[in-house]
Amino acid sequence: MSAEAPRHFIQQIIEEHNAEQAWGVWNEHDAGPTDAPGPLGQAARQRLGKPRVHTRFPPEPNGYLHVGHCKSICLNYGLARLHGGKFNLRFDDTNPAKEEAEYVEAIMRDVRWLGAEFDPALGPFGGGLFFASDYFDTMYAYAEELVRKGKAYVCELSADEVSQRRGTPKQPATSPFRDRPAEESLRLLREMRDGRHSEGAMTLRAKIDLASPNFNLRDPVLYRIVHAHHHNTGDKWHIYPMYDWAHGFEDSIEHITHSLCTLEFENHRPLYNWFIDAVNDGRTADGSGPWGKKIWHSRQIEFAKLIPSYTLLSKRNLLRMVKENMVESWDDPRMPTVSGIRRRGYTPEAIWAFCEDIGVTKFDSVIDVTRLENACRDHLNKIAPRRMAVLNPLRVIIENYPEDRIEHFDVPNNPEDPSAGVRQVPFSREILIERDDFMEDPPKKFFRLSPGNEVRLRCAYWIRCERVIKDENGNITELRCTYDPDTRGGESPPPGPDGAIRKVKATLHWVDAARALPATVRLYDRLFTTEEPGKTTGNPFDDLNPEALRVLADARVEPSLAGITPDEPRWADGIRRFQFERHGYFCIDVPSWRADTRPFAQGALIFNRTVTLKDSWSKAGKS
RNA sequence: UGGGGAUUGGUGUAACGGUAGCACGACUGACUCUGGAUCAGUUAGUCAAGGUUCGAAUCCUUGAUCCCCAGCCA
Repeated sequence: MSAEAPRHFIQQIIEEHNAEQAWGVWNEHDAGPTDAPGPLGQAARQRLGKPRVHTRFPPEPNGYLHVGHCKSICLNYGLARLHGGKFNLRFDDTNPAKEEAEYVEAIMRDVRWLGAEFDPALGPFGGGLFFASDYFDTMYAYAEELVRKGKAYVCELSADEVSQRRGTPKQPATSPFRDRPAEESLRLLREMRDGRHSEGAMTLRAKIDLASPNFNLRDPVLYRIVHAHHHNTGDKWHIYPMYDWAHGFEDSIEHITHSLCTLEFENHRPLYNWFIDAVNDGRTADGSGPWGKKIWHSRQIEFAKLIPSYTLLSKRNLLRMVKENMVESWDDPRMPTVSGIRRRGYTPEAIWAFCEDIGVTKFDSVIDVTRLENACRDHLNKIAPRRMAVLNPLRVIIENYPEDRIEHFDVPNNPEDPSAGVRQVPFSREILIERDDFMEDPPKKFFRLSPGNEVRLRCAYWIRCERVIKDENGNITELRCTYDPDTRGGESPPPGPDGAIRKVKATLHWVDAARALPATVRLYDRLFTTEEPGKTTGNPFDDLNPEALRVLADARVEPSLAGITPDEPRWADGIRRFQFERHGYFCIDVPSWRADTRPFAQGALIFNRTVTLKDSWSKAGKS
C-alpha cells in the first residue's frame, strides 16, 4: 500500500485512532528487537513510540486460500506495513470436526508467497504465528467467570429444540434452563469440559436477550460438546468455543487494534463487544478487585469481500469442483485458489496491485476479472523475458536460403528493459511459423503471410510467400518462401533505385525447425462463461466453460528455453515466467506438490498460459 | 414481516456543505521489428421524489432496489 494510496474508510478510522492514540504507542516491550541488525531492528526502532496498529489474518484451517482471501491479507498486512505496525497470522482452529493440519501448512505457504511475512524473525512487520487453540485455557476461564457473574448458563435443550424455540422477529426465544443457579451451571460446565456428557447433550449459553431483533443476541452458544481429536490440542478438550465467543478474545490476547472482517459479521459486532464487556464487567484498570485487570478490547471493522466476475469462490463449490473432477486439483491453474493462480503464473506483485486497485468499501460489488488479468499483464510486461514459441506449427521452406547454412540472430530479451540484453536464436532454411499467421485467402485487414505477400520474421529476414503445398485432402502442409538478404536482422532494405521504400505490415515470430524444442502448452481461460455463475439457472456448474483448458501437445519453442539463461529474473518463488511474443505470458508448470522447482527434463517442457496479450486483431472479429 | 448494512459513468473508486475527480474498459489517432507495450485525445455518472441552504453526492423526510441474519459453522 503506497503512501499515495487512497484513504479508504478503514484507513481513515485508523488515522483518527492514531491521532488520539486510542491504542497507545509501541513501547520497548512490544516494539520488537530494536538492537537486531538489518530491517528487523530498523523496523522495531521506527516503531518505538508510534501509535499501535496491529492487524491479523485469521483463516480457519479447513480449506485452501483463494483470491478473496488475498484481499483480506493485503488489507491487513498492508495496513500494518503502512503504519509500521505488526501483522499476525492466526489460525482460527475452533472446530476440530472440520479442520485439518494439512491446511495449516498450505495456508502458511500461501500467505508467505503473497509477501505477508508474519514471523517476526523473518519480516519487519511480522507479529507472529498463532493458534486460537492455544488460548483455549484462557477462554475457558472467561467462561467460568461469566457463569459466576450470572451472565452464562448451561442449557440442556437439543439443537432441534433450540431451533424450534428460536422465535420470530417479534416472538422471543425461550429456554427453561435460563435461570438455573450459577453453581449448577458451573458444575455442569466442568462436567462438559471433562468429557462426561455426550455431544449435543448441553451447551453453555450467554444470558443476553431472548427477545433481541438481532438473533445473534438471543442467548448465543459459547461452548458445544465435541468429542473429536484436535490437530493442536489433541484430546485435551471435549468442548470447543464458538466463533463469536472465541474471536474477540483471540484479538484481545494478541492486542490486535483493528479486527477486520467481512460484511456478514456486521450483525455479530454487538456480540463481539458484549463478550469483551462482560469479562471486563467488574474488572479494573489496575487489576484491583475480585475479577482482576481489564482485558484488551479490539475494534471490529467490516468491509465488503471480493467478488470477482466469472469466478466461484465458496469453499463448498471449490471443493465440489475438485471432488467431481471438474478440475484436476486444488492447485489446478484454472482454480481461483492461491495455489492455483500461483501455478497459473500470476505474481504476488500483480495480486497486490489488483487488491490496491479495487479499493476497500462496504459495497458488495462484482469486480471484473479482467482487472486481475490486467494487473498481471502490467507486471509481467515489465519483467518477463521474451521468447519465441510456435504453438501450432506450420513448416516454411525458404527456397533461396542455402541448405547448409545456420545463422544466429540477436533477439532482445525485453524491449521494456534494454538492460536485459539479447540472446541468440538460430535460423536456417527450414523454419516453423504459427498456422494462424498464414491465410491462403486473406480478408482485407489481414497483414500477415499470404500468397505473394511479404512479412518480417522477427529479428531475422523478410520473406515472401511463393507457393502453398497441400496434401491430398487439401490441407496446407508447407509454405515455400523466399527471403531478401538485404533485410538481415529484420532491418528494412535500402530504398529502391526510384527511392521507393518497401514496407511490411507484420512481424511474425518463428522457430528454427531442426533446433526448436518440443513442448506442451496448456492454454487456460476462465472457468465460467457467465459473470455470475449460476445466476440464471441456479446451478453454477451449468455455466462451466468447456474450453477453460486447451492442451497443445505439438508446440515448438526456441532452444534457449532448454536451460536457465542469465537474463532471467530471479523469481522469488522459483516459477519461471516468460512472454511468448505475440501470444501472452506463460510459466513453466510447477505443481505445488513438487518439491524441486528448478530442474526439468528437456523434452518434457510444459508451459501454462497465465494470460494472453491483448489482441486487437481477434477482437476486430477477423473481418 | 423484525433487525443490520449498502446505492456516484460500462466497471471499480474519490469527494466529508463550495468546480463531481481518478483508474480500468471502450472508442479515435500517433508511434512501433510483438496487431503487445507506449503516448495523445474522446466517451459517459450522483437510485427516486420532496425539503433545508446563497449553494446538496454530502444534511433532513419519504420511497425504491440490493446484500446479510433465526448453525451446537466461521
